[in-house]
Amino acid sequence: MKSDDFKNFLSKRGLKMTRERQELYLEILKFDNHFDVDSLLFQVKNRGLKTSKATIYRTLQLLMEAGLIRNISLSVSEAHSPRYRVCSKLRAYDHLICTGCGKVIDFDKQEVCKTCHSVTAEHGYKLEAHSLRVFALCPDCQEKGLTSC
Amino acid sequence: MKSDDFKNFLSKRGLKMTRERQELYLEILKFDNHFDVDSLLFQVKNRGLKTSKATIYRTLQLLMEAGLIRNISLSVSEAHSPRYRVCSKLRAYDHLICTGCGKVIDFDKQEVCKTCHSVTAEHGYKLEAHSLRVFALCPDCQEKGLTSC
DNA sequence: GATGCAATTGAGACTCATTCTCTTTAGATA
DNA sequence: TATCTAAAGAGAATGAGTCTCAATTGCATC
Repeated sequence: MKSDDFKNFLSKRGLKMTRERQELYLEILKFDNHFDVDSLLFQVKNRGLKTSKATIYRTLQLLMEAGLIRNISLSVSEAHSPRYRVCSKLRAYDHLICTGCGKVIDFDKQEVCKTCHSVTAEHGYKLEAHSLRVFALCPDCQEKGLTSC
Repeated sequence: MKSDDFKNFLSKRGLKMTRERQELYLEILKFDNHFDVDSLLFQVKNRGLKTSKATIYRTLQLLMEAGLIRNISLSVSEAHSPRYRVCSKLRAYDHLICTGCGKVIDFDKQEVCKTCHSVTAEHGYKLEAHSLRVFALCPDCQEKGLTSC
């Protein structure tokens, strides 16, 4: 069962795998990539599941702590629409984000990790994570003559 | 005069350099690095200048469009405390952020730019900007035995 | 199966950064 | 001076995310 990872994490923490948590996680797995809370809420309601915003946020928090999803910001200005995304196997922390349509491509470049390591070492820091966001216009949006939003 | 850049931008746009705009920009220039809206508001009120939040946000928006300040996110999770920062000459888009105390060190690595160019080229995108955030624990926080917040 | 208890949920109130609205002000121009 | 318009100020509105608390659930024990 796909939700075993989550269950294991929960029991290690002395927490329970409830129906709500299981169903939410299964819904999340249906997104093949990025999703935001609104679309998750919509999808969940669509299936006739009753869930409150609070439960969703609580479950997302747990899934993040379990390392099963990750929270990334897809906008230059941080004021709006944070998004969650399903954590894929490739552990990509680098995102190519179209400033026209918002499409996201994940990538994973060794060079970036190396840079992070060298920068932290240089300053005596202890590396924990990094996030590289590249903002650019995708071919479709270039064709449509869109400039950045 | 330091605020000439801003004045030029405004007149190009058919906008006026008002006393409020000038004073706000001068206050901002006094921060040698990052600042948030709250501390700007505090500093401005401290000098006996009357300004409303709305004016501050409107002016920050203009300064961003003028390329004189930049908006960066300093937290892994995007939910809290967005910050603005004065745009320095070195045009650093890369930040080393301490997850313990929040201190920020700017850096500027050629490799990152190269990576961004190659990634966008690879996908046919047109590069606009990038932001690399490296989250790590600074020496002081390591000493204090802090783990990431 | 019933009981007890802690974990969990749902609903909606709350927070707080940011934006919007609307009225007033100020400065340029006729 | 009268008029016009951009800009400012005050505070209401917005909206993502959090908190609260009563009601419910899951699970261990009887």
